[in-house]
Amino acid sequence: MARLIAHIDMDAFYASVELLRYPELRGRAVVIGGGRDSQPKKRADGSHDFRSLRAYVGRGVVTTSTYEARKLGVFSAMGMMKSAALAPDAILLPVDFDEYRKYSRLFKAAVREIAPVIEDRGIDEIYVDLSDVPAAHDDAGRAIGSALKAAVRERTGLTCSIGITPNKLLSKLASELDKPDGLTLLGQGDVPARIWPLAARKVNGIGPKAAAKLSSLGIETIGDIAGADPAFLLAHFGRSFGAWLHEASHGRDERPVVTSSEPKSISRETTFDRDLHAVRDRAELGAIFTELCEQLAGDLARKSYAARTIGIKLRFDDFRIATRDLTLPAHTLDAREIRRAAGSCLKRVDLGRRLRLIGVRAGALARLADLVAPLAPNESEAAAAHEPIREYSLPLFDDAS
DNA sequence: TCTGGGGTCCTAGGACCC
DNA sequence: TCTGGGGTCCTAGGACCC
Repeated sequence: MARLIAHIDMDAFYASVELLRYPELRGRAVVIGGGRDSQPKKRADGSHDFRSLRAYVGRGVVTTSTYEARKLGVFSAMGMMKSAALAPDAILLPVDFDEYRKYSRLFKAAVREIAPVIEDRGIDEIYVDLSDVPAAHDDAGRAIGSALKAAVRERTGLTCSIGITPNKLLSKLASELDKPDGLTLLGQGDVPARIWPLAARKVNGIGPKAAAKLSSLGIETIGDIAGADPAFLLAHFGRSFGAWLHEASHGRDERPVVTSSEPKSISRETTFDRDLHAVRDRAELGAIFTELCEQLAGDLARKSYAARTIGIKLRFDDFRIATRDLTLPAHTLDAREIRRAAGSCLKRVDLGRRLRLIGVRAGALARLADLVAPLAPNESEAAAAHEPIREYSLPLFDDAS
């Protein structure tokens, strides 16, 4: 039986959740992003005193904007200062991830009751394998799509856009064709008419670099890729990516819907209000660095993981990025040990330029439950009879050094 | 008035072992 | 004396996604 896959994408998710909280903003240009001080003040009469974008100062970017703000040219990932120039009267709201996570759980639970095979793709989108949902085939895909939309709307008050096709690649493209509040069904036969006219950049996996290179070769649309000689694609993009471009342009994709996965890394990073210098701003930098390590240790503990690789990330004032990492003899979730490892990574970087961002990453993760604390010598022999075991070091809270 | 934070995956070279 | 492959781990960078 052919597969049937849905891609469900919540419409302007963060902004839409905020509109549930502030319905008086419906129909207005609203931008989510920036720092905590964009919290609206509550007036004595119960109404809210919203901040406008024009008052924003800082280095933040737009996380989401309402469709009204998008009409003014304000999109996700745009610098807030630039957005303020385009839409000074837009309302600015701070991000509230806890609230978005709550609605994320609600919408996923609503979908799960209809179709349980779900792949998480972040807070606001999922893939759903409908292949084994009763009556999903036989042209009933549209009915199931409508049922999914109705369920999401009932549980959250929010709209979503859905694409239903034979695979993830096509469904992702299809869900965008009729946004917002859309439902688009496509078969393989629809690829030439509906997919080929789209810009190559629309394909999940073709980013700004690949799109620019394609364009320089005279390839602008997905149809252009499909029309290109596979040997030409292989010659310019390598064996793996070239072959994938060819397959993708014909709407072919066999990737399964993956219902569970373990995290590979956990990280914390921060961009400074102003660029910092390793020598001149040493104290400030050191304090931030240590705090990031402590936050990372807290994240590991809260999620019950330990890491064997500790890495750092630096972004310089010219936007160049440097990374260094260090693999330890044993897993750890101890803040001071993480700080030590990160510090030794830092020593291997040329710190001549000023820094814009610093980050700390924990990789080579293992679940705490799969590890065991270091054993005292007299216990080692007894333990040797059991499963081979990896060690980790426990957090130490006994002194403040 | 440039450009956040949290992730995944891929490539590629060198070390080291068999 | 010269010359092999293959496999895994570690590290650095980069593209891409939400």
